[in-house]
Amino acid sequence: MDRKSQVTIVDVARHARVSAGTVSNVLTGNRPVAAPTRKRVLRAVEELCYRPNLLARSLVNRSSNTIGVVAYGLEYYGPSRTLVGMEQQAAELGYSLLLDLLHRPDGQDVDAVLEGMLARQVDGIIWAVHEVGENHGWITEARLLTLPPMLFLTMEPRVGTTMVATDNRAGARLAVQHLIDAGRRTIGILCGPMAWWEVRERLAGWRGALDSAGLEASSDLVVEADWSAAGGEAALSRLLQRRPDLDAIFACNDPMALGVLHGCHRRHCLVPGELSVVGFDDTPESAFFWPPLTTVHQPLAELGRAAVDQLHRQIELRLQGEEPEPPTVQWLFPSLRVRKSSGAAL
Amino acid sequence: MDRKSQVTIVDVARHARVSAGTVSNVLTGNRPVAAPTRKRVLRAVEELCYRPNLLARSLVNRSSNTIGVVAYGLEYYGPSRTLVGMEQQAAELGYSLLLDLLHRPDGQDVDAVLEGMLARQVDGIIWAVHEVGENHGWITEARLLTLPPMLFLTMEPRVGTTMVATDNRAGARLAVQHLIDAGRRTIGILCGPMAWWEVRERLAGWRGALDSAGLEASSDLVVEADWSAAGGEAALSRLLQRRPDLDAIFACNDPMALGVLHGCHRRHCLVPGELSVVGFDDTPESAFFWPPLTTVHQPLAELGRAAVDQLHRQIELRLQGEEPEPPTVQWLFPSLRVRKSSGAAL
DNA sequence: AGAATGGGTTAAAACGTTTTAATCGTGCAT
DNA sequence: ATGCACGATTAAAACGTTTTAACCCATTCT
Repeated sequence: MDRKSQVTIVDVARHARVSAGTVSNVLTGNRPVAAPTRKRVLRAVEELCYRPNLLARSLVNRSSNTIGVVAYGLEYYGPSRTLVGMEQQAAELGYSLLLDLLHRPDGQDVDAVLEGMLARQVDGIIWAVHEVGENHGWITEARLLTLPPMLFLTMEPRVGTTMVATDNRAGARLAVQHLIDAGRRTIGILCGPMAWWEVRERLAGWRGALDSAGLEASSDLVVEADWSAAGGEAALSRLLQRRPDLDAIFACNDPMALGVLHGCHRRHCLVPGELSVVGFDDTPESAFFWPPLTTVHQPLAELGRAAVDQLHRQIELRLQGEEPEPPTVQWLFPSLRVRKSSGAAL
Repeated sequence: MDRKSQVTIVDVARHARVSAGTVSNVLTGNRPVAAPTRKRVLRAVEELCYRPNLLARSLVNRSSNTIGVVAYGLEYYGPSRTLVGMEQQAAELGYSLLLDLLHRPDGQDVDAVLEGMLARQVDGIIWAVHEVGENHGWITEARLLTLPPMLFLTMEPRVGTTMVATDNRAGARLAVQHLIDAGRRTIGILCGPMAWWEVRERLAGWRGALDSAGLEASSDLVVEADWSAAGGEAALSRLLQRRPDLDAIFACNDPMALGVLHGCHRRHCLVPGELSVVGFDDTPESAFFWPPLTTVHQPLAELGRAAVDQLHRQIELRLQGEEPEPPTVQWLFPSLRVRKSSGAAL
């Protein structure tokens, strides 16, 4: 029963009194077929409930219409949002997504993951793992030659790779400039782990804005935490101890900003009266923190869509045997959502 | 170049002076092969960097080692967490995940999605779409017979289907009982959209706890919102207008609970002094709301892992041609995280 | 009339595996 | 010696597609 259940293209062919090749042609549209026979074939397909086996098709086509996605931290807001964007665009373009997660950003398992994707004949791979420490060390031009088209998300641009990322530096500048404009003068930054490239970028944006304004950007004002609200609150304590004159703080993500708000409530420090707070990410909840959080918005779904778009272009090119277009870097721009916590007029 | 790049099993065979079948045998371990030849084969594999083509293998095996996941709302906390759990367990068991998202819970596109998964020859499907309205109407015993093993998440148990879900009713009871124990007497519930099965379950739990305690559970105390913080805040207004005597509220998710907290701040209503608040989900940030939110914790990663475990069992059984085990329903149990917002002693 | 064109169709050869059935030695019991 | 079981190996047949090259049969062009 189970053996028989699969109805194949030759069943359809027989039923329509036609060859398998012809059925293929009407289904794929690869070659013209006369109207009456097409009609016969289509009816046979209908009657037998035929559904082409994509594995077999991929085998001969050498193309699986599948994109491999290697991600990390899918349980967090940014990555999951981005994945949704990828899936939408992929669906639109007729690709399926094969998902693999790294369980730590500093994965030793990248080789195994890549092997798996290759074995499954994905047409291309989106590497959606944040750059932290040396975890992108495996990316060399030589290695890339052995791989299908790759697209990288959110890493330090490297020669020979194409990537899509939001401009973290610009985002941080936006946030800090906003604080400056609101009259703040002693502006601290609450970083995520410095091993993360994005953190260093945001730090650079913070410094850039302060430098341009002639304000202090000493390491005194920099404090590091682990992305969590708890870490953020603890870091706030350290920072205030060092600099009681602090009048604003830019946190590198919303949870840490929430930790700051929490700490402020605890010590009865008024936000934004005594301390302005700005976050990064614009999680949906941030508008309902108390006070509502001013934060930097990233176009995450866009990011995902852009990623599969780019990759798709590369795949098409390779499929047609043409020269790949030169690696590109595409930057998406963040924007600022101004709310109460920064003490600016709304 | 690209054409030649794929090194096949017969290349290995030739290089090891052996037949393709033998190479297959040493690689899959399906049949014994003498030690010396095995050694030769393995060296050839090594030297040629051979990597078996899983598509071809799947074609003949009639099994792709792939699980299809159909999900909705991946951008929210619950679903993404659950997906992470699925991926972990799947990786452990040697399965890959093929991901498809519905863009609306009341999908008309279920047929297309199922077709796609079938065409790609997945070994089984996890249906991770919340039950809302009639969107599960397509599930009939007849239809299921035409499909590979299926596992459903979070829906009203149906005859003939196996599913895994958290016991929402129990979770709600936990929350409400806690409020009762803390001395509250007029306990409202802030529901998500009533079309959702989970919401109706939580509502039933709320009612059950109140009934057992002999407290009022009138529809006066029930208010509905759209899962969002904004909706939660608006619903709070409606509820307080109806019942100024309200002294506690159970919100069906954390964002709505956050909306309640926000509304309370706005109207200078003290939490938990005048109003106790409990949420549902235990999002990581909820511990840093102000005040920290008492909330119901669901074992989401567990849920995902249990789902692929169950499905895996079904797949194995069908593969061995045995009778499928009778459909089962597996309940996971939530627990309460007590924090300040409920006004209980910590 | 014969050659050339060209659209429609097909049989057969891929694609890269696994599995089946047959083959081949080799040692063991008869 | 003959026959037999047995373990290791192999050639060939799947698996379900697409594509190539050949074929047919009408037209159309010299």
